[in-house]
Amino acid sequence: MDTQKKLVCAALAVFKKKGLEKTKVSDIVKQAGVAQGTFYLYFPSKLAVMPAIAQCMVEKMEARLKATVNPAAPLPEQLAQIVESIFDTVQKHRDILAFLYTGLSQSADITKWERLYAPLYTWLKEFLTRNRPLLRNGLDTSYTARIMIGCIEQAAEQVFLFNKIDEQETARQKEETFVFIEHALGVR
Amino acid sequence: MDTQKKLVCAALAVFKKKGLEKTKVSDIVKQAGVAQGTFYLYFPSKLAVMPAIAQCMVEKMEARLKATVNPAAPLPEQLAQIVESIFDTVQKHRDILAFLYTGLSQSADITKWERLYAPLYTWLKEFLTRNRPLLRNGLDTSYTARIMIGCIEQAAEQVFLFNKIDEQETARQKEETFVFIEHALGVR
Amino acid sequence: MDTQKKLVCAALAVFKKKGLEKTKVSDIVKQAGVAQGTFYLYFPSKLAVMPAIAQCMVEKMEARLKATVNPAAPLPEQLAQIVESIFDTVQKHRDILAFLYTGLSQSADITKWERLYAPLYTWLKEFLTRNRPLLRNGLDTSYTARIMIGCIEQAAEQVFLFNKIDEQETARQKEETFVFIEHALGVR
Amino acid sequence: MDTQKKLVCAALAVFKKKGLEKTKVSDIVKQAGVAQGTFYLYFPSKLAVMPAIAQCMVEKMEARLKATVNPAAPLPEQLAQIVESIFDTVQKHRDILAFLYTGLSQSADITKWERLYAPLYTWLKEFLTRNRPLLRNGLDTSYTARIMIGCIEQAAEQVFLFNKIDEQETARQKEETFVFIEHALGVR
DNA sequence: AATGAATGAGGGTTCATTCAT
DNA sequence: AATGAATGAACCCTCATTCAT
Repeated sequence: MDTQKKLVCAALAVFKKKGLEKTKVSDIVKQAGVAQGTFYLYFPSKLAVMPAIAQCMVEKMEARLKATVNPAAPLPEQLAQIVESIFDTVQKHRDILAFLYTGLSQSADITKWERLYAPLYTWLKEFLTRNRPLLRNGLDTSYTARIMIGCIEQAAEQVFLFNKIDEQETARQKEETFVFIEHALGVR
Repeated sequence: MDTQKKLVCAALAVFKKKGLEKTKVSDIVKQAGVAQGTFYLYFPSKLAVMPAIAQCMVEKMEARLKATVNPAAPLPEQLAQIVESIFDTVQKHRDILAFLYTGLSQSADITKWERLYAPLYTWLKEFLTRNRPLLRNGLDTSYTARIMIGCIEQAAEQVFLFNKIDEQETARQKEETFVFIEHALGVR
Repeated sequence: MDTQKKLVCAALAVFKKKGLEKTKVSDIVKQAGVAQGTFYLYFPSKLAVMPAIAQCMVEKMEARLKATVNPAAPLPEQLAQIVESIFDTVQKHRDILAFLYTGLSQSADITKWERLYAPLYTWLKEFLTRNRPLLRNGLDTSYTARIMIGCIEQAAEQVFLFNKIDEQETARQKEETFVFIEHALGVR
Repeated sequence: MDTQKKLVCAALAVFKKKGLEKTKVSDIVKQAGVAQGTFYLYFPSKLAVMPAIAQCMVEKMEARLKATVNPAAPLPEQLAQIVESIFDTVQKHRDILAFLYTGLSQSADITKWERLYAPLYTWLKEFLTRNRPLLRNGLDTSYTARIMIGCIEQAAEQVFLFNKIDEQETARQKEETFVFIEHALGVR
């Protein structure tokens, strides 16, 4: 693995453990097993690793989506799988996701956010387009894709914000989110 | 205005302008017009102002909601007003909201989050309960209230994340969010 | 002695011992007996002490001049005293003078240099004006004052640059400088 | 051009632009178009380029002197040419000259300074010796040569120290320096 | 001879917090 | 209650130098 990749992984790991502001560059390089100065050969500043990490996260989310959703299943089942998949990713990486937002805001251009999430939105947009005959009339696939992802992510977040580590409560939140979405899309 | 209040307001203003990590206690006290040491008479640490600010924000959001939504209007119109109201609040205070999340995560107990948002959720829950006859069967008012607020907040956020400062795009996002919600609730 | 003064003195001492670049702020504060951060209450950066030190040096030079030159003595004797005085100051503080130049160049406005040296030039200009009847015709007191100080300082410098620590050589350089100046002024 | 020469030229150029302490080895090698490590094949340390640069500068000054001064002209005219020539060199290379002094002081033996300037002093000494019949009696050519060069250099420096970028002021300073020197030498 | 990625000690600066007044 | 000068630990980043290729 090349040094840059090592640094991104190390940063991901340390950020996850300590949070954005508590993480020292010295922690990252120690984790990566390289010298302090080496970090700055690849990133101009501490915050500059953030986009790389964000990239990494979105890729994971997309991969999980594609792996979880079975295109052959009936639409409602696929929707449930989408909810399931996003809940899972958020559950696994919520610490990262949380500070990603903060981190990216601090680094210069937020427009990167759009570019980052683009593949995810595109995927969902195409999903909706493919299934449009089964959805309510007049549904705008672009806008809806975005709102839908935001909605599910947020619902998944709430599980943690409200300390519902309780298995049953989590399942319920998932279920309710699914129903919410199902109706929002006007699935017939 | 007493000193504590002055400090909270000053902190709010400075956080808004500079973000959480960039804000120095010295900025806050300068803005408040008190001496450096005075801060520590009222708050044990820098992060300790956060809950007070969060409180303040949620109160504003609630106030706006109550002011905007007309209980006499037909349900769809009220829904549109809710969307409108939350979009407005986020638009006005998005910087604060953004880092509130971060700030609270860093301070000890996140459970405060629940307590903070409680009035908002309660209000919406009661709203849904009042209108249940007009909504889809089996709708759980507690869960749905939360998901719905998360969904709208997130949609409002996207306006900024994707730099849609464009008036028309913003209006469209609002409109689509409204339709999304309307169907999700199964409004008859 | 107030803290600022303590810092200037300490900086002077440490710079003298270690040179500009080798001096750490930590050295200065240790010497001054204050905490690291205290330095930055009085000076925005390490280089910012330089003007204060320069001021101090010029004052010393001026004081020595006034103390050494006897206005009642015949003109040539006074000239010799001026040379003597400047040589002495340079000899005592050459390390400081050397890096002062460097230091000030690095800090923003060199125009300070003019302001710094002003009292010295003024003094010499008045000296020349007082004695004009004894000097060559057409001598411009302003320009000549400056050139003369530069000339003597440089000659004094050379004593060190060329390692003429030899007593006799030094005396000779002084003598030659005096004669040089005497003729340059056209002393009758 | 061989690599060593390329490095010296590059160092000269970069030092000129950025000053001694601000110049990084990386700047030098970039300018020279060689790799970082290559520098250390030719110079044991960053400071080790300094003597080579100093050499280069003195050579330029000497060359200019020889090119400017017309031995067939009357002595006063030649003096004026000397002043002119040194002012020019300082004007063109003052940044280098300024830090050369600093740089050399920092590198081990200052005695190099003497060796460096030797050709210049020798040239002027011979100039004075050649013209001794036209100069005041008892003039020591060795000492005077040195003092004279120092005096002119310093006067030229003052043009910059005091921001007299004004054409007219510069001309005046030159003129006054010439008269100063002319009398100091006792030109008949 | 040439490369350039890697090193890592080092220092300037920041800023939350304290405490004597 | 209020002050604000002083504290000093903490940390980011620089950059001269090395060394395996």
